[in-house]
This record gives sequence, structure tokens and C-alpha cells, in this order.
Amino acid sequence: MTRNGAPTRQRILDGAERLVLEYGLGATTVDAILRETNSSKGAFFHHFPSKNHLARALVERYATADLSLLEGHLAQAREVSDDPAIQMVTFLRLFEESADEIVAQHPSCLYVTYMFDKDLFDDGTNDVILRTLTTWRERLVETLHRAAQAHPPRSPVDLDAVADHVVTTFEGAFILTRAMNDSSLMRRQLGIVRHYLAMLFDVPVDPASAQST
Amino acid sequence: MTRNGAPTRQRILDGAERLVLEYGLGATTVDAILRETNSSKGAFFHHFPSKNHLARALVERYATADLSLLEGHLAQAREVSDDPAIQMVTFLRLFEESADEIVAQHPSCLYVTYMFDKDLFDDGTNDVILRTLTTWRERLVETLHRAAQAHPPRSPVDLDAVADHVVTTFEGAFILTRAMNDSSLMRRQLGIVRHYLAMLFDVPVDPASAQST
DNA sequence: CTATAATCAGACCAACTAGTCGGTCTCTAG
DNA sequence: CTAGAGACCGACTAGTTGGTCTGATTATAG
Repeated sequence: MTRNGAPTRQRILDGAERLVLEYGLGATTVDAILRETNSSKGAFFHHFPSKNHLARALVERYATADLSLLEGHLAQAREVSDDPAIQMVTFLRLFEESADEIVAQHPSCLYVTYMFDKDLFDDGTNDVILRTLTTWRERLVETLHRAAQAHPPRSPVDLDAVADHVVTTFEGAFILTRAMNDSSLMRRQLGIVRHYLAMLFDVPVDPASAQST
Repeated sequence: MTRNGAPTRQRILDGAERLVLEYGLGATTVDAILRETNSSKGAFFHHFPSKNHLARALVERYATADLSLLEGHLAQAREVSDDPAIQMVTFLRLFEESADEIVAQHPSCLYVTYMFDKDLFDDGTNDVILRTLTTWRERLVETLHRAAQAHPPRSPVDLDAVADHVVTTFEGAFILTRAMNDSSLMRRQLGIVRHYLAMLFDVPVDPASAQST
């Protein structure tokens, strides 16, 4: 029909994500995105009716990639062992192995940056975040529940809270990584959670190291 | 000498803290603080040369109260038992007991809100946060180290990371509380950390419930 | 070839922001 | 009593922000 606008849209999304992860949504101005991506006002507002719409598109893309990573590592953990407890430990180990790289590429989590700019976008955007976090909880609780049946915890524990603790650790570690400027913090914090799960289900902390893809 | 300006300064600090904890530093305008505190531009810039200076004063006051709470609960835990492992478990329990109240009064942690407004204040402000978080780590590592001597962990563990994990959980829980709008999350997440510490040192999860002040 | 719709460019605008400044009020030292 | 200094007031300003608008430039359908 006309010339292809998809690459421009992509370029804007990529640059915007970089800036938002670094400076937050509110502190990232449209003009800054234009500079970062060599775009123009016209191009920006052609592809995104408003900054809200960009924010929405950003988080939707981010959430999709996030859930894809979740499912990918769950699947990979299932290949390592049939024991759901060992799967959980392996799952954490997989994230640990890529933790340094993740922190290097993403100076924060998009969900965190959105928390204090709630008036900069509509409720639908919030729902995307909520649904994603809820999916994490549900998928992990599922595995945790099966693990607890095979390996009864030494003392009763709230498995929902354990599932949330994985996400809590991720978000908290992103914050502390920034605050203390310590790039090893993410990896080590995930290590603590892995250690916790291994003790909880009484399985080896380091079950025949998982091969990466 | 002249009429007393301290109450005005206090009122501005209180109102500003409320707004910053709710909306973040960048999203909190000086005018909004004036409305919130029934103050005037003149009063504000008389007490604080700039918004940066307010941010600095805010975080210094916050950090002082934060460290005071840390030391207070550590002292209280020492009264309950001489065993450092039980002290750690008690320490977490003390925070759990006030978790619901804390979340109700503080919709977030000031350190978190500052992370994405680093260009809104000078490096000194950042140092205040860094020093506070480092103090948490040092004080907890100290106790953890003594605990590990009396109760050797069932598998080797990075005690520095365990100390940081307490702080990580706090910050992460603040984020998730907002994201998922779940006021019980903080308490339950702290419960997981307590459960972890109890398993780590093989002490009761619930050592003769600690009396509050 | 031409009409037409999507794509992009950038000058422009109204609202908002941190900070200024001249002036007023109030207390207390001497 | 009074002079001066600290405390406060609010209109004003220079710069920034998200968003608009007029046009120019493609690429393809017919």
C-alpha cells in the first residue's frame, strides 16, 4: 500500500524501552525517545496516539517476552528431572546462570519502573502487569504443590507465598542492584532462593548441573 | 530571634514524604507539596534552597528512622534469647507483626522511589541510601555469622547474600504489594524469610512468640 | 500515470514546572 | 520602643512537556 512503517515503530519501541528501564517512564520524555531513535514527532505520534499508548505497547511486549522466558525455563527444568522439587531448584539455577547477563542488559524491571507512574497510563496497562505476575504465581504454585506432595516440607509453609517469593526476589534484587551498584547481587539472591527450595524439599542444592541451551 | 519556622519545615517534610511515597519524587511537584501542606512558594524555598535539598532532607530523616527501627528490633530480639539464630528468627517475626501496619502507612519504601529519579538529586543523597543499606547488611551479617557458628548450616551458604536477602525481600515486597494490590504480601514474604532462617539454622520457626513493646 | 492513503517531518502551542523576587509580617535584642 | 533579621507571601518568569497541525514524500492499486 505505502512504504513500510514497521521498522520505525520497532525502533521507537526498542529505544523507549532502553530509556524507560534506565530512567523510568515519567522521566523519559518523548523528545528524548526521538533523539535516541532518530525519529520525529510526526513519526512517533503516527505510530502511538499518545505516550500512554506507547507505555501500553511497551509493557505488553515486555510481558510476552517475560512469560515466554518463564515457560521456557519451566520446560527446560522438566527435561532435567521428573521430580518437581528438582525442577524448581533447576528452574532457579537456570535464571542464576543468565542473571549476570540479564542485569547487564536490563538495568531494571519494567514493572518496577511503572509502579510510580500509575497516572501516566490507563488501568489496562496495570492489568497487563497484574496478569503477568499472577501467571508467574500460578505456574510456580502448580509445580510447588506437586513438589510438596513428593517431598513433604519439614514444617508447614504457605506455598502461594513461596511462589511469590521468587518474584519478590527478582524485583527486590533489581532495586538493590541499582541502589548498591552491585552486578552480582541478582545472581546471589536467586542463589538464596534456590538454597531455600532445596532445603524445603530436602533435595540437593546442585542436582547434576543443568545443561544450558 | 524571630517567630519559629520549625513547624512549617516539619509540615512540609511530612507532606512531601507522603506524596513522594505515593507518587514518586519526580511526579511530586513543588506546587503539589504546597497544596498538601497549606504552604506557600516563599515558605518552601525559604526552608529548602531547591527540590534537591528537600529530597536530601527527606531521605536523611527516613534513613535515621529506618536504622533506628533496625537497631530497636535487634535489641528486642536479643532480649528474647541469647542464641543468635533465634535472635534472627525473632527479628523477622518482629517485622512481621508490624508488617500490616507498615504497609498501611507507607505505600512504598523511599529508597525505591528514589531509584528512578537519580538525576533529581546529588550524589550525596545516593550515598545516604547506600550507607543505610550497607549498615543493614553489616548488622545482620554480624548476627548471622554468630548464628552459623552455633548452628552450622546444613549446606554452605553465602551469609552476606542471606543478609541482603532480608533487605531484598523488603524492597521486593513493597513493589509487589503495589503491583498486586495485596496488603498481606509483605507479612507473608517476611514469613518466608523467617522460615528460611529457621531451616537454615535448624531452630524452631516460632520460638515462644516474642512479646512486643 | 495518477489518485490515494499511509508514513514521516518539524514548526508550533497551551499547560505545567522549578525557581525568583520584591514586598509584608512578626518577633526579640538592645 | 524600635530596628533589624528571620519567616513568609504570591505574582511572575524562563524553560520544558505532551501533543497538534500543515505539508511533503513515498509506494502501490487500478
